[in-house]
Amino acid sequence: MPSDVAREPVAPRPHTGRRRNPAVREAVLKSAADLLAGPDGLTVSMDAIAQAAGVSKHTIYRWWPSKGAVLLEALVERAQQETSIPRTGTLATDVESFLVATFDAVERVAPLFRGLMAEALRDSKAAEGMREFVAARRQGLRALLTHGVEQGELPPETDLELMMDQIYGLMWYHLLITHTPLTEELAVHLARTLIRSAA
Amino acid sequence: MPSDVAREPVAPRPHTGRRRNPAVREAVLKSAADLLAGPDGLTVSMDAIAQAAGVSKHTIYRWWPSKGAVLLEALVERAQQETSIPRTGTLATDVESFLVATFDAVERVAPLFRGLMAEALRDSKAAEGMREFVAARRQGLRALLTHGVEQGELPPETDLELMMDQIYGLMWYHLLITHTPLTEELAVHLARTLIRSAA
DNA sequence: GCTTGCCGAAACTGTCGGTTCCGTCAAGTG
DNA sequence: CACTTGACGGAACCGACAGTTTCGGCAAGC
Repeated sequence: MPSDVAREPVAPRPHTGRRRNPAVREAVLKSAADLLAGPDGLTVSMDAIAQAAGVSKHTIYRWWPSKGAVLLEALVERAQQETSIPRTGTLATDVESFLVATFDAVERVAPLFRGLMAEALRDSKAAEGMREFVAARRQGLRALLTHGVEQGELPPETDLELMMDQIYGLMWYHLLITHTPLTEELAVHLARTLIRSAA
Repeated sequence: MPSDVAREPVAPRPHTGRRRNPAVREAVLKSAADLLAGPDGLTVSMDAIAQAAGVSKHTIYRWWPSKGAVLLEALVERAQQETSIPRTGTLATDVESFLVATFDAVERVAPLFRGLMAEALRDSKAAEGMREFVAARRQGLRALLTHGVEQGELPPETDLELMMDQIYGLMWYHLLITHTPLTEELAVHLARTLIRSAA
């Protein structure tokens, strides 16, 4: 092996040829999300996405390895609105506002969650991607709660994981089973019940 | 319309011809449940079920309208072990034993729940059947909790629906997302946390 | 023996996820 | 300018699957 391979492990060739059209990416993700939100949203095919995006299926598979990957990226794209954690007031109000913001954001992309779940139940790759997404989301809430414990607003023996299971469990339960909306009222009620019981 | 039609709205013809073989029904439901529990359980086909049961696909579709119906019936068959509610002790112990029994029963048919969920996300008929099943299960717990309110063991303003959402939400969350087992320890911990916080 | 109806075998339809081939066109290089 | 690289559309194609249909045989009752 020549030494310059080690010096340049990935060939930094400056890229020639036609460039990727960014409009294609946007159109595919947008069409996927829109179709999922429409009627028959739970049975959206790649052909339908390609047709709605005005793109050939061949192009989609050039940039995404599977249908699940498209749905996951569409979800990540729409859900990364940063639901920033204020952490200004007390733990009770912080958690409350976090849940309100989360439920509101999730509710707007609920069809994407359902579609990705349907895919995750058939494709282990999609399942893994979804689990990573969920875990990342969970990390934000965990930080909030551990901070609450450190501040003495929650007793140190509080089972934070159980609390998060109750929160996200209820969220998915509404999304997948009952199909009832994740209202602000529900978020407030849940947050108050959990914090009051633990403190 | 002759009056005897109203008298006998459905012809009560005594059934002639060859009778249904009950072994077929059992074999199909058993094969469906077993295949779901095996590797690749989330992508079980009707052909595979028919082959494993030693039965032709034609026969399956004679008795069940769809794949979702087969899975639903297999689940109902295996889950109707009556998880009887003792209601002997206090509410706290009753709920605790109810959750322990429920988690144990559900854990043993977890693959069926996942398979049915996958089907419910594509077939609205299957989704409706699953919702009915879930609602029936929920009714048992609701009776237990309302009885607790009547006995003064829970304050009357307790939001029982929210409490049940937290319980079944957590259950489905573990089943579908995290894939972590529903242990007896978890059931006890959840029951105590919920009852203690409400009382 | 005759009808009714259960059952298996197998071919078939339509749909879907994913792949492959071909032709075209855009962007950079000499 | 010609030439190479690589993005893109169109369309055919493959294998798997849910669900249907056809045929032929077999068991239960009349």
